[in-house]
Amino acid sequence: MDHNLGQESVPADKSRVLNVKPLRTLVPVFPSPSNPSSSSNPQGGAPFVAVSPAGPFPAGVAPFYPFFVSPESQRLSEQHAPNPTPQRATPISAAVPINSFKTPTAATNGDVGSSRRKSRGRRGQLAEEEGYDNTEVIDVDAETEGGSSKRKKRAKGRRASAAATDGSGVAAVDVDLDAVAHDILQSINPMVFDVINHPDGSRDSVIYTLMIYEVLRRKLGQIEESTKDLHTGAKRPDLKAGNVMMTKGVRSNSKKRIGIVPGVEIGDIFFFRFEMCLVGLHSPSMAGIDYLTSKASQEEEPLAVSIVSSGGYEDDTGDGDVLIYSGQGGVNREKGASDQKLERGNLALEKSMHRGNDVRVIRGLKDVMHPSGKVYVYDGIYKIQDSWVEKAKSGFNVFKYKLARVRGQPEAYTIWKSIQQWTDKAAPRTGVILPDLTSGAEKVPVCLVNDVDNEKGPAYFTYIPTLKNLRGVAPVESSFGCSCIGGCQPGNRNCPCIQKNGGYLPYTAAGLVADLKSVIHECGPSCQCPPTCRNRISQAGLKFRLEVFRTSNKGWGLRSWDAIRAGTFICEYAGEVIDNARAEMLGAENEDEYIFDSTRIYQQLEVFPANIEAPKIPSPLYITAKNEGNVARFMNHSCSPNVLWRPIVRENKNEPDLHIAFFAIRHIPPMMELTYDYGINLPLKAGQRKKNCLCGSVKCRGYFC
DNA sequence: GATACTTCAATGCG
DNA sequence: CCGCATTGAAGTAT
Repeated sequence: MDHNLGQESVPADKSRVLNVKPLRTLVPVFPSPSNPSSSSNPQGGAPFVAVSPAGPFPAGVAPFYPFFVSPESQRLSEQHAPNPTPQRATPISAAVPINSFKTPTAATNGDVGSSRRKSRGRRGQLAEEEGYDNTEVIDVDAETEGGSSKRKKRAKGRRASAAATDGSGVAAVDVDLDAVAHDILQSINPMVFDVINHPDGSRDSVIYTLMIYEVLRRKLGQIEESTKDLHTGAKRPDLKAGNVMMTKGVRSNSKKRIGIVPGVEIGDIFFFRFEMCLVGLHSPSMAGIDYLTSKASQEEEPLAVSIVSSGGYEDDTGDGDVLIYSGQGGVNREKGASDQKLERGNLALEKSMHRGNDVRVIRGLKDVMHPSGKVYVYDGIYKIQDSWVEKAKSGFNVFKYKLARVRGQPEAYTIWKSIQQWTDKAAPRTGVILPDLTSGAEKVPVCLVNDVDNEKGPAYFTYIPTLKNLRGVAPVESSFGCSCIGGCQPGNRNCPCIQKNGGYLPYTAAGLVADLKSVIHECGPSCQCPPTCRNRISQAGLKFRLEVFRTSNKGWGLRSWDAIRAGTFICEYAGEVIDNARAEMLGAENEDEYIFDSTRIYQQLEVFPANIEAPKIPSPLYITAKNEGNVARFMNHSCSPNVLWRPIVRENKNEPDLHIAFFAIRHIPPMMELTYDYGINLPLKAGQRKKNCLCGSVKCRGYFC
């Protein structure tokens, strides 16, 4: 019956289409071990507990993100937490059997390879015991160990071959991208797979999944662009990385579900469709409507679960709480335009409207920092209020669906709209104390804002955009730089700067760090390449419209009006370089809150054990930003940071040229506070006090130094 | 189960 | 800067 309906062209008589069975009890359409009734959910949505331990958020307050939950962190916070934050039940422990989260014992230190193998075996066993779908168990060797169902993709053979383009007679180099991907997956902390490999996602699993995807994507892109030759056509590292993740099962929430997706928070942003696919937010790789088929939903009707509105059709984005969404179809690349039909996604939306189902909405926007790309904003749960058919500009029938945002959810898309208004001067930014605290020292203004209390501003300091007084730093190896007149080009094996970075440019074409290795070698004063060279990213100054703002309990903090992609350079740590003795003295007396100390111990990037230790810096570096500094001096500490630092060495003949650069660890939505891990100074210096940490993260160590 | 089809991508070129 | 062709991969439909 439905089948027949689906075959019809757009009916003039809509009542026929809408002849839907009466609303029945909403049976969960996804497997859930518990809580089969959704009646307790005030929003009438899926019977999943709210994901965020901190929620619900009051209107107008952006959710606080870094709620990592992992066995490891649980343990840590239980042991240390001197300023106990209220212990909240985590969604994980509530939703799944405890024994599925046995903490890996041998896995966290020592030989990565052997612990991996052990861990993998244990996981396979675990999966059987728990009755999990074994195909979801992450096994990085899945392909090579011979899954016959994978042969189709395998046969394509991802291989980038590099001919010697520089005439130096170097033989062609073959790089097997699958092998590269495999190596990267092998280098991941096995604990991470234990978190990811679970039917229900968590904040951790989502963040880990996205982090791994980014590393894969950037690395594959870096290799491919440096080995370009016979390869024609579009390079799509986003698809390659995504496909690897899919085939290896490195993904979260692989079971499609209606309503909230555990671990994905409203306001989360994405830069590729595949990212949303991998975390279970929106599974089609291209299509705009995601839906459960009648078979999958165990119902007689398909039901919509999520939509992406990003300009592919003539949508009306409404006032921020309403969206007029166009149905799919009616466009065929060969046959041209036609009437849309009530089938597939359109049918699912129609049914969902009558059921009153939750529909997730993702809004795609042009990324102002990279106009060629898009940014996708997860805007939470909407309900379909109305549907109709209208004539599009093409003259053919198009389905339209009116969706209204469910009230009481954290702000997401409306933040973007507000910022746009500030940009257009259509509305003023409230609470501005200073329009530009850099006094023009940066290319973009950095405003000082307080809409929290009566503080008029931070203590006086002089704004300087970069490091000064480099005495105190031991000279680094002298270097004569490169002679890449038009800028260093990927694949140029003769460029000494590229050689110092292991044969690749350290930055992608989009300007992201391709790799999280410990030291980045940039071109410098002794290079002949222009300032626009891709290997001078940290020298271009601020790009983001940052603001220094008053936090509720941590003094002043730093955040950005612009979304920041994972891997993007944000700023350096400017200030005055001091020697160890002076740093010790100032630090010991807790006189200087603005010391950067490269020797502190950091817990960086637990996903990649090789990068956990502090970066290998050529020589210790101590910077004070108390009297002179830049925006970095306002970045607060967090035990679950969204920013990290890396040392950068710039090619310079005689002078030391070492800088501290901050990069985004993950995508950071606008107006979210930027934080990094200050690290721990051990042993404590005489007289030095630990400072209570107020980061609020589940992984909070309780203090920093 | 294999295969075809659909699809609000993402790139790079002109 | 934008229009266009090109290449693509998951999931659904057949």
